[in-house]
Amino acid sequence: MSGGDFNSWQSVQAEVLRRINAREWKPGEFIPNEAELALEFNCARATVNRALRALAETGLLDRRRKAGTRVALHPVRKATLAIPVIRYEIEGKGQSYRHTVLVEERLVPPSGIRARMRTNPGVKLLHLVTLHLADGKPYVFGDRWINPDAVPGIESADLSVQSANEWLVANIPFEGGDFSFSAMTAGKREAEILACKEGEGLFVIERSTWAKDQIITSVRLTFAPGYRMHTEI
Amino acid sequence: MSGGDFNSWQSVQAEVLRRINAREWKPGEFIPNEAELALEFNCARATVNRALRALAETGLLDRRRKAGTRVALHPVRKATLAIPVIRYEIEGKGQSYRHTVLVEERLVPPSGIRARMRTNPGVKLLHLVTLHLADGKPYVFGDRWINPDAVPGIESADLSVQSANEWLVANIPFEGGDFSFSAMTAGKREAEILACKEGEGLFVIERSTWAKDQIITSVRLTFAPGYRMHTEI
DNA sequence: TTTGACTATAAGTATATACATATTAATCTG
DNA sequence: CAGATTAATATGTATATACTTATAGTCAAA
Repeated sequence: MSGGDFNSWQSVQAEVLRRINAREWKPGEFIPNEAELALEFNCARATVNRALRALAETGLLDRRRKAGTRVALHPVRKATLAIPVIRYEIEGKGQSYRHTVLVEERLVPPSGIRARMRTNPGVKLLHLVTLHLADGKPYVFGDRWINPDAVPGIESADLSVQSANEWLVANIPFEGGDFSFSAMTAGKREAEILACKEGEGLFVIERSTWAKDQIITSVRLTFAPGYRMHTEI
Repeated sequence: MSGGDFNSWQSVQAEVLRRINAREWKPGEFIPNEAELALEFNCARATVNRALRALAETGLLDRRRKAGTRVALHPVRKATLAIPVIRYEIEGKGQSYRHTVLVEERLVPPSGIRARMRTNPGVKLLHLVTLHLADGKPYVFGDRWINPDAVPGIESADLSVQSANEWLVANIPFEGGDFSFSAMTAGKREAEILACKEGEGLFVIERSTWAKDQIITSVRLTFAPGYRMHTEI
């Protein structure tokens, strides 16, 4: 079984991919271990490791110590999508960016928000509603809640100059977040703010950002009709 | 400059992250090169390389040969989202899965589709409209075009047993795809198929899949109201 | 001033070796 | 036989070393 010389991890990866696609290694099946493959491919085990690790990261292989490596049963393809920072997104299209703060208040949040932010009852949060405009036209509006305890310095920031989004990205390190994407039907309020018709379908992103076991901020972005989020594998 | 002992790539990564977050290394700035960091951290260059490479993959660092490594100016966070295979998604929620083929025909596509599929004028494509049901209720419907030239064997497949989606995933290797996510307003047709009201906002995924410079298939998935796609960083 | 060749540099990668760690499988107990 | 112990094993990782490759920067020729 001398399978020729594979002297780069990319070539090893390509060969492994070929075998998976050609069904020489079928979904659910174990593939030979790293040492065996290294022997067959006439390369170092580290090279095989690099190739297989990369494939495992894309979800095509399942690897476990001692157990071995198998072809994923349901190869869930993973797409990486870039989280838009509104201003760069707009300016990247060559349009002018502007934003206005519609609401800025400190108050005890409704229970749904409180649950999502995991704050104690009675704690006041910063609430902001901001409209972002591209070439003067409504592009998206954000309904945002910020936990001031997790964000020192937010009180003294002028959020009408730099949007809350940008200020947070620039000043508060965060560890992770979770996102959901959905659609909603424009009601009276959305139609008014985004200058669209009531009853239009709108694209919505909800995002919570956390660090050190605290929710920093939770925002709901409602986009004007026609918005598309794009990505490729 | 002896920065203590960092003897795992994770610890090196953590320290680099800390310095970025603490603004010791500011956005846009070059950080010391791998050799210097290895010396400071008292570890091998390969270990530093591993740590920095991982951070570059998440978009937090920009690396270029000869130039060096710098902290990303606009740290575009990347989320990886799993592309749903409808049936597994539904069954994963403990609901029953069923699908019905509403339309199956071979015809010359409208110009918009033809452009997206990059086929020659006059070439017939396979057109399928499929409704997927969860616990008997409409969940999503797919309007799909398949390039038979790129998909040998599709003619002989019974797509009422195994959905086109599953059949393609199982039988045709693909190299990549591109996705777009958006919202639409339910018209008469969508309302009828999905058993919802006209004028409701619906979540839409459009996807083209390619391999070997050919577009294999292009599909538009329109989800019933209430659908959410979720991911985390 | 532009173009093109050259060079030094930093990341990228391959390899042998050694050890760590998770986890399965086998074995030993009570 | 159940449960604890131990051995075996595949992946995971660290290291020194050596070589490759892309490219920023420099300097000279056109």
